[in-house]
Amino acid sequence: MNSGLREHIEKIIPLTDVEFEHVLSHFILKKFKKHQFLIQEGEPVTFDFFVVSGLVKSSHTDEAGKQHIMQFAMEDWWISDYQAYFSQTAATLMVDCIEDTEVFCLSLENRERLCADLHKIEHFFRKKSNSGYIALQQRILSLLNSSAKERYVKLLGQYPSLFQRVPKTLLASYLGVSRETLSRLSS
Amino acid sequence: MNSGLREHIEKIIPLTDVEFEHVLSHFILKKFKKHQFLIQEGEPVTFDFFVVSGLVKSSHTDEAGKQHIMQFAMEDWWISDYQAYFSQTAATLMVDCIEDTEVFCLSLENRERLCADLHKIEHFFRKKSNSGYIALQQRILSLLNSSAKERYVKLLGQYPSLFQRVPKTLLASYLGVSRETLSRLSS
DNA sequence: TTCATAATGTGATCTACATCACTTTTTATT
DNA sequence: AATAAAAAGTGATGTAGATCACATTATGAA
Repeated sequence: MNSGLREHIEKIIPLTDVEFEHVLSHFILKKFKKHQFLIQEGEPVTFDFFVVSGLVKSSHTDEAGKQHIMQFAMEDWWISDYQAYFSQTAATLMVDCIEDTEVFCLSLENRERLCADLHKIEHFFRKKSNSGYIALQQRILSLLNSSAKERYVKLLGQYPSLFQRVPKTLLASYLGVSRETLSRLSS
Repeated sequence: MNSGLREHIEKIIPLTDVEFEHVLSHFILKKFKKHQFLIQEGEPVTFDFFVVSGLVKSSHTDEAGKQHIMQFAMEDWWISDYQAYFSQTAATLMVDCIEDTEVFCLSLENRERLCADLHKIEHFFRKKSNSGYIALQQRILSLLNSSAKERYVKLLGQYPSLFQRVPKTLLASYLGVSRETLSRLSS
């Protein structure tokens, strides 16, 4: 089966067939329909998810009931409520499907076991985490120094495909701007 | 010498004396005075820094000349321009001292060598990176859903010592709010 | 095809915060 | 102790973007 996972890992470290089989045996494949939840607020977070196909988002709903999007994840992206996942506490984010989606699920236990067994894999996850950290720093800087319009244009440049697949309302809540303002910006 | 580094690492993984000596041999100790630069924009980024004593900040200056603070780092914190450090490109952030500061410096080469030699250390850095990632997610959420006042109060609660050591002007630029507004909020 | 629901657009109004200009206070420096 | 420089406070005014209210256009389900 060509899931994209092997290619994804091998962008960072080469794997033998045996190694990849070993890695893969630690994942569970699951399918979800549009609007289904992978993680619900308040629930335990059992998995980190690698998106094989489809599109999901993670978001937080504040006291005022407003939804803020932490992350989108399409093919070859990882997503979870990492805070809750790593500390094995209840989710404060929800993760749900924008499209029908297939994911590889990795429990914390299996992740840690893989990392302990295979130094290479620990290396892989360290690299991934480093890149993620850098991406979040960029996002923080753009929240600090760019106007809504600038952030919008930047996102459009970086991920044009999002604009075909994600309703503007959700993009607005990712960018930290109201639906109405985003609508006026893009026209 | 009690630098705090060993205790810091041992919060995550135990080390033998020999192992710690090995680790330590990959670091260089440097001292800087208030206002000195550890990293200058446009220059190559040679090190990741572990702060032994003192206080530094990393910041980005935008086209309009406005400074935005990415991070503060006091005792036991790590700081660098990670984007530039990991990809060995020119700095887009500057790192400079708010107080006289002592740091342990780790080159990328030494970091990767340590990680390759000692699986434990790769584990350590993976864990650190994961925590950093989570912290940045929190900050993004608070930029998305909280008012300047709320962010201010939250920061005050989390790091009260910053308020004794850092001028309000800098806190403002960390929080993404103008000096004047912060002044009005805190009164 | 019809009806319902979600997504988008658009005007009118409001507000949190920025910016500018100036004063006062605090901190360094000789 | 005197002077300069940095930090902090504060009023007046401007503005990006929020909010509210409603109209229009897609999308989907029976």
